Amino acid sequence: MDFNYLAELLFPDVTDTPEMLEAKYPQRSLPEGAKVTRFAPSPTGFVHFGGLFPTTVAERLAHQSGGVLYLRIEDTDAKREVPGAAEGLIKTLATYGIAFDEGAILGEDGKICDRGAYGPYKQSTRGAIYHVFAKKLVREGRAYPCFTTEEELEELQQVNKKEEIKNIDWQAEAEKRKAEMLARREFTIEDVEAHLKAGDPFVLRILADGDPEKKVKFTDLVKGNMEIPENDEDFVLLKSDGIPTYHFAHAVDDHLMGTTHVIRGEEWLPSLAKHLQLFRYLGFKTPKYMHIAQIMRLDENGNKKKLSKRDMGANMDDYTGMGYCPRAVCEYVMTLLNSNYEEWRMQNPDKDYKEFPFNIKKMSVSGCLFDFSKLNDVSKNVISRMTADEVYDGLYGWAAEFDPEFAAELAADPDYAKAIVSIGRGGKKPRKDYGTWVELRDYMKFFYDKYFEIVDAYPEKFDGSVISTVLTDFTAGYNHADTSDEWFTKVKAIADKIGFASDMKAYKANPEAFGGSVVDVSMFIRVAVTGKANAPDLYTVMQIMGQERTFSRINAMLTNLKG
RNA sequence: GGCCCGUUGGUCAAGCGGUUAAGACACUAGCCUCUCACGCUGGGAACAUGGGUUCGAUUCCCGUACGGGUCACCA
Repeated sequence: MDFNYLAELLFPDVTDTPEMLEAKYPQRSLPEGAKVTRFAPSPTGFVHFGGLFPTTVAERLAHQSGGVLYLRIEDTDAKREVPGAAEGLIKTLATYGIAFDEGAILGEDGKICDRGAYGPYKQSTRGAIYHVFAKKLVREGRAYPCFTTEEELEELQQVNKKEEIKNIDWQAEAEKRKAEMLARREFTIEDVEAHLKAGDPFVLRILADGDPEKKVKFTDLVKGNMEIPENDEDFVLLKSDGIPTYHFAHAVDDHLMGTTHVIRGEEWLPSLAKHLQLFRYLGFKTPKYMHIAQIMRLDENGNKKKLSKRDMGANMDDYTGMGYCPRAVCEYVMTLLNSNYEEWRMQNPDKDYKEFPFNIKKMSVSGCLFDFSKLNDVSKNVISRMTADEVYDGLYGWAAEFDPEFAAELAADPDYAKAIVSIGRGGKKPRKDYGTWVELRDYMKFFYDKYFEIVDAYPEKFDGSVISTVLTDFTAGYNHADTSDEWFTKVKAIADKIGFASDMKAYKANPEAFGGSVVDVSMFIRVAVTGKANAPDLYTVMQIMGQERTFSRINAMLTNLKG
């Protein structure tokens, strides 16, 4: 067969050559060892936790090595495209520390535009480029047109992906497909001319030369050495609309754009043989590959499942609503990504996580379960290391969007809020009371009269009159200028007066001798002032609240007890 | 079902032929303490399984089981 003629028949308008493209997109001049990585999403939705994962690796690897991180939009499937998704992707990625040097970026007007010399970066606008290489493959007899329609294919295959595929006869199916494939390869130039004349659409298929009995040796930077069967499937290169499939676009783009490291989820491993074959056909140097293990979740039966977009914690945009600060999420991602990250963090509590020497060798080969309690712990640590101002800003930012009423309370007196948030902050052993802004809001609510309520009741064993006595005595002796010690001395004096132990050691030695202890006395006051049996240091709380608010609450409790 | 990847405590994981098998989270006991939180000291809890190789296997090889992924004109 005259492949040159076939190529002209199929792509009469393509006049550029691969050489011209190679010249247009020359090799990048980058320092030794610099890595070029990319994030290549299809704009079909939000950023997924499982997507942030490899992207963080790409970002670290590129920027740590003085390389380039770029964004390429893989919008080759118009049917699935969601308007505005690409813009959203860029924005949420930015909040999680992923800044692109090149590629599709958000312009001043909020619209996607290109930056960089290796564009365009939207695959839908790169049709002409793919066709140049498609023509080359046809000319070399490594790709051929297939006029079988999608409908015909579906009928033949009988495998409806939407339905339960449990009961199909895989062996028969495989044989049938093999036969089909061979049949597709049998055509003449005349057939093609006739179809073309009739205006029939076609897809371009690769002419696979692999033998699945033979294995290709391959080294994945994460998974290590492996052997995969050669590809013998004539997969589609160009869809009938002339747009490439992922496989073809991947090979052409990553080559032309100079990607050195392809970082993607391990679900791509099964199609790796196709990609290797394609790079070989095209005469491209294969990039290094890193296939990253999946993030899992536990299903109802206790089995691990790939974290999918419906799952709790999957959508990165949800984390803001849940009150997590992006830094905490990044920290958590890093702990999952590099097993020595936590150790480094303990030794370098104040450094930016981007100073951590990210190491491919420290990446996990197996998938891990998404763990909210670990995220929470990480988040508590992150927040505990913030300054009061940072905490306030984070909280306010969250509240402004998700709890405007609370935001208004905060804004009415920022200094008050900052004082609250300062409790136990700073020093070697800061408190870790909250891991999210939601938790912080609930934690500090009692400071605000608007939200104040008595949550914990007094134990029944204590008589109301005893409590009343304590409260009245307390207010009677209260001096807002007292030091913490002076304050507590007075509390202990009240305990002694009513026959409660002020010395805890004495109380523990002989509890029967007392009606209670200073613990109980404090609790009487604490519940009245905070509404809760558990709260941060009472003296500090009162100092922040001020005498007026403290007294009004105690007095309210007093009248309550009488009634 | 074919192919590919994986399997160390409940979770994340160190380990690279000889270890009392780290550490973190969670759980838990106690200490500290006016409660809580922090912190400190402890505790329970693991190498999926059967064969090899070896003086010796969690570590190397093969099988089995289990889990995951994938088998599109989706990425």
